[in-house]
Amino acid sequence: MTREAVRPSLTGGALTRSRILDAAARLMTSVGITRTTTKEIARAAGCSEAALYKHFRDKEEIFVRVLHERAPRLSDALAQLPTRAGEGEVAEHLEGVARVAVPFYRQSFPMAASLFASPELLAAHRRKLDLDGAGPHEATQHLAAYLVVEQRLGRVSPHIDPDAAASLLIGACFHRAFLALFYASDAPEGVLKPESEDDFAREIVHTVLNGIAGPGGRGTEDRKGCD
Amino acid sequence: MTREAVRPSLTGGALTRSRILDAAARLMTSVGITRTTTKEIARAAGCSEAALYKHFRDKEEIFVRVLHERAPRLSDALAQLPTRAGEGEVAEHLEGVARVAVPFYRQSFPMAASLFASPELLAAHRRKLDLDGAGPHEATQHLAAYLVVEQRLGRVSPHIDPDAAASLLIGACFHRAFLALFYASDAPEGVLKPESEDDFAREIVHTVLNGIAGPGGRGTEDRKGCD
DNA sequence: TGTACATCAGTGAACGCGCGTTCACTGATGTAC
DNA sequence: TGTACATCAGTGAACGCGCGTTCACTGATGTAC
Repeated sequence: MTREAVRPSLTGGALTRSRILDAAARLMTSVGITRTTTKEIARAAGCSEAALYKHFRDKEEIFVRVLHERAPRLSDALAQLPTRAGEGEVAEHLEGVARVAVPFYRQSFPMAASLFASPELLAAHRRKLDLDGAGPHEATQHLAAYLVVEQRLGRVSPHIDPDAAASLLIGACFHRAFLALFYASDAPEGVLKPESEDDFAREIVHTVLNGIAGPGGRGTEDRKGCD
Repeated sequence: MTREAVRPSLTGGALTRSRILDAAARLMTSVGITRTTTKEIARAAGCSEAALYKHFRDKEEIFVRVLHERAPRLSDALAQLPTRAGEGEVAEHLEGVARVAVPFYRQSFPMAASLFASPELLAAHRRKLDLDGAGPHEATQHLAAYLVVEQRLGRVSPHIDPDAAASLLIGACFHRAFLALFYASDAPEGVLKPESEDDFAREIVHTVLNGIAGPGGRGTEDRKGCD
């Protein structure tokens, strides 16, 4: 969470408020929402517990604000993707998506998991997201929108459903992030098959581009001659 | 959770123990681990709080046993998949996987999320899983093993990585289950694109089989003439 | 068969701790005249 | 410029509630002789 770096523009009270949110976000992702108590938040933020209540109505509002103001956004990076259609190679754009998505999901998964630990928090967060039409579906939608444009340009097969292709790619990244977190550092060998994120990105993109149906799939060794 | 149905073979104490685990599992998936208190577990199980401690050392052991004895298993269904290679159509097998995997993940996601709410629970659960080599990676591995056999039979392209293909399919199911839970009943329109699970299964399998690279992809309208 | 004792699932009531929250207060900064 | 007051971020200490856990006990079942 690089955002907790210096915020020189914040004065007095706003700075403490910001430190509280940073501390809460850090605790939620590291020790889980169960262990994220007011005492721990205050300690990590370097203020008294009472100070929390100068800036937030109650503990739940802290969590809601963390989710709203500190949860990383993937869609910001993907929103501009459709405008890049036609440039370079399709494969390169898709690999770029995978390389951004996996770390993103790895980072936000614990916070998302916290949502399911208390349904009223999930409801509150969803209400906030609904207001500006945001949410975890955006990533897939932006990617699908990009594929639609590439379809029009004839660089992507007209026979496939862009939503399905986007689901496959985003889903694989989401799932990989989950596995990486679940097994933390000590994964049994062979669990995260391509160990490098770059190899993972290349392989899933290659597979989704060329399809697995046999025999004699069009898969070329260099993924450049697809068109 | 159909397993909480009558267990006529259980006598006396074992029956109460079983009801405690059922109650805890139901609460964990419905109201989240935060709200799953000893009082609520006892109430739902129809016994006193003190009775919990006749069967379990402490509350955490209840959670650990729930995860171990009540968490649904996907790999049981997928383990036999490799032996079915060569029968019927590849597409039908893959669609079957998707139709099983999505409800499975929808059911187990809240319980998995509970794990991330308290890291010591995650650690305890992983230790248990490691003993018999189980874990969430099994699904992908079984599916990949199946694809390897089909590759040998020439019914799947030799140019693709079975692990990548399995990641794509399982990941898409995993992600879809997450979205379905996140948006509960009231999803914004167009978020869960194919609303029916069958359509979803068909579309992702069609896409992963034929690939999205254009132009003039080999995608046929009926996915039977692939070989 | 009857009696004395052991075992054990289960209970109601209590305990103490840690949690979220509130209270009365302080000290710094701003502002009116 | 000095004085009196208002505002407000922040504090230390306390409060009360709900949680997980333990206690002394009960009543049913099993068993030895």
